[in-house]
Amino acid sequence: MNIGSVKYSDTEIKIKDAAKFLFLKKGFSATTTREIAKESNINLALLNYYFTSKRKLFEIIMLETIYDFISKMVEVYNDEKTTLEEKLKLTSSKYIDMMIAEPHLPTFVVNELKNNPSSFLKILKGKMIMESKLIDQYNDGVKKGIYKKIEPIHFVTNILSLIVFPFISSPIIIKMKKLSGKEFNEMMNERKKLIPKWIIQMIKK
Amino acid sequence: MNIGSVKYSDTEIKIKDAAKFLFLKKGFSATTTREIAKESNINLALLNYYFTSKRKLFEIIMLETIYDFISKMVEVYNDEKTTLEEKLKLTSSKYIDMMIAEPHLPTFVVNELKNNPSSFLKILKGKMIMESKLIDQYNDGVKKGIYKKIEPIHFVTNILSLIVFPFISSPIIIKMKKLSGKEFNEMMNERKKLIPKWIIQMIKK
DNA sequence: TTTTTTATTAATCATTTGTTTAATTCATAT
DNA sequence: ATATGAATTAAACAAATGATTAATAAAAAA
Repeated sequence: MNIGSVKYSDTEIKIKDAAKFLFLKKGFSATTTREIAKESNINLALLNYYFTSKRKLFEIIMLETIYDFISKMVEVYNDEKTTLEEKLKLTSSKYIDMMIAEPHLPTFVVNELKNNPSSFLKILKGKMIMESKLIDQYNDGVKKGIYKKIEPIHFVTNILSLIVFPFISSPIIIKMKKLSGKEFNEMMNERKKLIPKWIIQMIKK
Repeated sequence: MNIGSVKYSDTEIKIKDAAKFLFLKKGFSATTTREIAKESNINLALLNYYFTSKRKLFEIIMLETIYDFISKMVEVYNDEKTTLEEKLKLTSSKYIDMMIAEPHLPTFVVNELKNNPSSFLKILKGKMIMESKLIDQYNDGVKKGIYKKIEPIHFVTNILSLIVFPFISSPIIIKMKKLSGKEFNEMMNERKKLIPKWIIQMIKK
């Protein structure tokens, strides 16, 4: 989705789609401008005509992609109407669906955040996770004596770890258990229900 | 460490060390042969003289690195003398130390496994995780009614997720909590003790 | 010491790659 | 219909890059 309200022409969209596909799959350095041109059926020069440089094009795609990725989490975590347990279920479900649809997404995000953490900072500004409703609800649970007291950052880290890491390490899992791609996805779908339970068990007294 | 018993000359070691440093940090495509030559203080031509090509050099380093990474897990998981809980503590401790020392390691491993899963297959052969002592001990616990019955693959996946993912996503965590690098490492050190507890809570009835 | 093999170097090659140019086509407004 | 600006194209450029060559230095063998 666009950040701000930039409107792109058909050609620009073709270029962006092809570039996103290739950047997610192979990363910045391994993707060539000629590949992008071929994949999007446009003339090579149009890439620079519309986006100035490969690097600029990459940054637009990276920002949009990471924005989507983070937003999905922030929206759920700040919902006033849902309980903590519902938030866990929603996050698991949404993220697992998203990553089944786009398996290269999580690896791309973590790679690019590692190379370019500053642009991520801008995005996250105002989109606080550590001051979200989820954290409030967890802290309330601690006060009421329902939940164990651990640093909220560990709590958030654990949720993300259990949801995202299996996709990043899918080749390891597939090899260990000799799974097909389909079976791997089934396993991930199982986790939608399991992860919220595990998280609750981890924090419950 | 070497796979098999290949002995390398001083020059070869200098090249390999520099190449490993750069490949871990920047990946294959973003690293140039001239950078490797400069970093290791050798003449550019020596890279091809000793290792034939950049790709060949990369594959040697990738195999050795992944071998080390997997071995560390397999050794602990197959130890006959330790209990399940001790295995959890040992794995957490060893891996967290390893990744504090080499922060680029986990991202490199997951990236390269994604790009090149076949060479990983050779390494893992005979180094079974799903038939390890750890899994036996977990299954025993299930039979005795101490542990909940879940697919062992979820059990193993969760351990790895909680240990490794925080390092892969360190920029996110650092930004969310406004941590310094030192504070991040302290947080990871805390997890050495916490992760085994969390895992036990997740499986205990 | 002399010869032969191995290691190292500077220079060069052939491609690839990001980007630009100048010409041409297309669409739109006058 | 004509003029103007935007969109598209083929060709070319310049720099970077992986790899090789041919000459030299160093080490080992004779």
